Amino acid sequence: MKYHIENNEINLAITLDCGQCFRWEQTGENAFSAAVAGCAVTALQLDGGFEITDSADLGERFWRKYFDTELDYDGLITRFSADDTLKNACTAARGIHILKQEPFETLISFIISQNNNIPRIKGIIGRLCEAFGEKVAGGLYAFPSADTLAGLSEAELAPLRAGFRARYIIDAARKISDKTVDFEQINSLPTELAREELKKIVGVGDKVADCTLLFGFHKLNAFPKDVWIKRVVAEYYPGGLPECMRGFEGVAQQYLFEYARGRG
DNA sequence: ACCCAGGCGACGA
DNA sequence: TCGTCGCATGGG
Repeated sequence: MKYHIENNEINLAITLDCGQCFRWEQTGENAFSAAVAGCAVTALQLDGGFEITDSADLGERFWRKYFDTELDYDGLITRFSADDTLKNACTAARGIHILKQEPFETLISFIISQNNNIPRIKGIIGRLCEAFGEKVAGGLYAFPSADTLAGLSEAELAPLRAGFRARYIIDAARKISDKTVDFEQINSLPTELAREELKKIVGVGDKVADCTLLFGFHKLNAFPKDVWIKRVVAEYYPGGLPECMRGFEGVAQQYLFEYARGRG
């Protein structure tokens, strides 16, 4: 199906390549593709909006949620601009929306991300999908389900070359599959309690939990502290985060991440 | 060769 | 509770 969604704030190029997702690829000047929720998708950036074509019929509602088109990002940026550092970050990161990705894919992706670099994270995730995911249209592979991964041994993940993270992946898949950690519950829990639930998984600490909550559960007050953000906080916010971030720390974090990582 | 990467768990103080 | 260290792997 094809959907045209109007939104004059989002920039797909930066949104899909700012480190919050690892599977979208740019296929043309304004075109992007990926496997999402078990189907092949292409996204086309237009003036004042974008166009989605999916191989299944996930629905416009799904895609509006996925790309977070309802939140007033311009209003948020105005609010953030009360802080000088954040104002600069907003300029560098304008057009980024926080995606609402599938929780399991997000969890596993950020488990893989620990002590790792982005090109290599993408490589491991790509091999994981190709080895254990269902084939979808366009030569793409869906992200494997928790049930599928729960049935595997650590040794069977060796071809991924995930290193010490292999046992974390297995532990996560098993605890999600048997509901030791329940996504439905996490969804309805406030961020602080949801974080503790996710930390029941071996290899999930504050950082991985917060990334999962921010990018997979759309809990916008989660504030993942990676090495880049720690530098920013130490330099600009030693006394604490500014008031203008309250409730939307995660969005601010992503702008600061983009700003600090300094590709521009 | 070397340092580092969107960290975490184990361990000792 | 806090600092420190090893961990697998490979990109730059």
